[in-house]
Amino acid sequence: MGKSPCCDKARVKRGAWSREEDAILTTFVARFANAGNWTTLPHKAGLRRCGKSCRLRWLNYLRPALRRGGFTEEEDGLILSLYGHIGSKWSAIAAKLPGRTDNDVKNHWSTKLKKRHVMLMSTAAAPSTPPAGVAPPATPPPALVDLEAALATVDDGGELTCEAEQLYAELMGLIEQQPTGHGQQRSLL
DNA sequence: AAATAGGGCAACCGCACCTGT
DNA sequence: CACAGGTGCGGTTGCCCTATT
Repeated sequence: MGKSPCCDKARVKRGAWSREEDAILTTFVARFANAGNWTTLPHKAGLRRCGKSCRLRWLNYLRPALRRGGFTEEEDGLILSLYGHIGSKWSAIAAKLPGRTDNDVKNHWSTKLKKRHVMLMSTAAAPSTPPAGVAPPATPPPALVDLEAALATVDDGGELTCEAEQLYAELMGLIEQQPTGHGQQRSLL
């Protein structure tokens, strides 16, 4: 079948976004959030960008209430736990972390948590004391320990039990008490 | 001080799914 | 039902900064 490209690559600008472009996009999305789609947005806003690029920029960088960097131990633990159960479903994992984007979680995983995950796996395979000079993983909060146990009961369909959902809520409350917490903001265009 | 390697992050690419016609 | 356009998602790339040699 094949699909036509979403935009003319020869005519759209690529690469890093300038402050001006950010300002235009932010203003336009704020004013016309419900008046169109991502494909037509750059044209209406006067941006020489692909609609997908605009969407990505907004979701990962400009969206209000985003929390950038500074992942907490609770968040790290939750990511590790969820990855262990559902794999690289970054959007699903990010949905459980208020203010985090899938791209953010994905990058954090690749740069920090992947090593930790491998270490945990090897430690689990050979339950012994960690190698000299290697710090043991931080003790997870009680809610996370309970969540781990609840997740272990999740069936193959991937549906969370009521108990797991309840524990998620508890954990989310715990995370949102963090000083950097801004609450979740999911509504987009 | 210069060169190189590695880490971190923003952005792009392509595919799959959803939805309207 | 088939098709096309729009959107979401995961994987990958490329650039910049910092640490190391």
